[in-house]
Amino acid sequence: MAKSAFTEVIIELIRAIPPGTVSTYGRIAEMAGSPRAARQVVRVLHTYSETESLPWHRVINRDGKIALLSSEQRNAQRELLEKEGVEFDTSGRIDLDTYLWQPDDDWDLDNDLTIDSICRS
DNA sequence: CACATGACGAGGG
DNA sequence: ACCCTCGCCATGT
Repeated sequence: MAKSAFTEVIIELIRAIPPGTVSTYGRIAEMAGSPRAARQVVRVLHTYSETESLPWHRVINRDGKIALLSSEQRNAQRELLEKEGVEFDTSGRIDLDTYLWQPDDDWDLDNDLTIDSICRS
């Protein structure tokens, strides 16, 4: 099936999260233009993490916690983040004030998409 | 068209 | 801060 524009935008936003930073499901949904569609971000991660090589580990929940279900997966995600320099507190939380991705003022999704499509062609 | 899905989020106790 | 309930919504079937 063809990906919807909405799905494409979510994919690009996840791709844009720089190493060593994180974002949240709700934040990505908001940036994609649908503030209450956090669960769609979950769906995209489920569906495209592998096929689109997404940095899935950089997406956490609004509490700054890893949201995966199994402990094996949680450990894997934590290791990937720690490898990028992201720190966890004693209760396994990430300080969002420190690590939440804050796009630069000149960061622009359309421009990013353009650059990406140029590289792809 | 009806219904299920889901790594969520806000709010209240 | 933790726990629970309920609302959410693009997609797939």
